[in-house]
Amino acid sequence: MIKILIADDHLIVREGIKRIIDDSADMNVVAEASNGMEALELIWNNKYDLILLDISMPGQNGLQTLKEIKKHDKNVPVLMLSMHSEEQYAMRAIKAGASGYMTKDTASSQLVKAIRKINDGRKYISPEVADLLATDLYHEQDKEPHEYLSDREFEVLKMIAKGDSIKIIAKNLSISPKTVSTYRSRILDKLDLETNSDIIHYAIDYKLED
Amino acid sequence: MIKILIADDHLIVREGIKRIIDDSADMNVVAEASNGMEALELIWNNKYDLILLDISMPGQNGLQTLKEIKKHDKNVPVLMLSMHSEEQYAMRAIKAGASGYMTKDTASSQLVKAIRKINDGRKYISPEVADLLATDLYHEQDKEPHEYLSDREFEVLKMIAKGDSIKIIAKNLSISPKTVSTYRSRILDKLDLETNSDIIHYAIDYKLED
DNA sequence: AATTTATGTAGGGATTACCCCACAAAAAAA
DNA sequence: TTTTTTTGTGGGGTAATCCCTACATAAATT
Repeated sequence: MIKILIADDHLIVREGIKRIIDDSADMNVVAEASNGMEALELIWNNKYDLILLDISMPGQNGLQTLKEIKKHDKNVPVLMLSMHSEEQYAMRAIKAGASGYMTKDTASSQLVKAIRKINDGRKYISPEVADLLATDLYHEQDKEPHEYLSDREFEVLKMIAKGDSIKIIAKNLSISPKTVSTYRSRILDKLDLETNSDIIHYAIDYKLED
Repeated sequence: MIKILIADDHLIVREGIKRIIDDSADMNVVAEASNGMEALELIWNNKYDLILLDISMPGQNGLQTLKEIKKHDKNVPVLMLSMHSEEQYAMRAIKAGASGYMTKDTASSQLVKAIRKINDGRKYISPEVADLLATDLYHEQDKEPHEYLSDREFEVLKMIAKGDSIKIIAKNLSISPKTVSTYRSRILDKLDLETNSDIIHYAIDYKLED
């Protein structure tokens, strides 16, 4: 009998998962937590075979909770659940030692299968996540991504973040808009971003705006 | 017997709700939809006593769906469900004719009670939402700029902030890119902004991103 | 009830931005 | 010191975006 702890802030989600799991004879939900702290306390004082952990809980960060769990017990398998397919989190979760990553719209049968597999000491990695893992390993670095930008590229990055159009930037730097477009493409490429919105968020996150 | 339709894109959530409801002798989940369009089709062809509608679904979002439902049948009671306590949406949902608004972390007993109350033709307004309604009425004067946006405009605001292109937004809302452009212009106008970058910064400042 | 304003929708036409490609000079790696 | 990569620069063509205008319906004012 696989003894499972569910940690999710939404009662209805817990309820749903619980009943799905309890329909399988070989596993059982033996404890529930509605936030990360609660989950940790339960784990410190009890022994579970597997933890189902929601990645986005209030008090923020299922990831943080995951790390704490792993600090306490390196070996307990954790299956992360997320509401949407937040790819960045999938990556980080796996790196932090999660045994698997599922979105909540996967079929119940999949959930049960994943649990069995993980309980056998294996990992449940969906093709999507596997793909992410591969591309990420390729990009291990110590420097911040934007440190790899050339001077011109960096200038353009800041101007885009400020909301300047390609045309305005070109005028300010006295170069062709075509050139600015090229810089933009290279920025997107180097920082692994896709849209101007991403650039703006990046600039804000890294406090790059003057 | 209260015949209920559930519309929610997450299978696990549907499963959870279904089992909670089916545990009550006087109500039954008789149909499920995993998106707004599906829900609408079911409603056009069948008769339900009550609709449980998730506010954030891919494609036609919950609010839009709510309005369509109300256009088809002014009297069918709709209880909106949301994952987080997205206050802006609570307000808009009630104004658009929802009979109630619950977050998914309310207790199962509350859900059942709300359903019964709504089925009696009354409204289920949680204290939190009541509070919002009240403050909304009192503070009609010092509203945030984005409170003056129409529903559609607000949707577009968030999508632009998220980095979606005009074209993508158009596709997601199933309207012409021209229309989206118009919304964008009106957003810029109402919020006194000039660029998409401004919109993104606005959304961040006012914590409008999900 | 009559009138004004807001909202949801889109077309036309001009403007821009985007993507792929190119190329020389500089810098880095072999 | 060759060879390769990065950087600064931009052209061509196409697809996307922007701005202005329009219109029917819904909502709010008078």
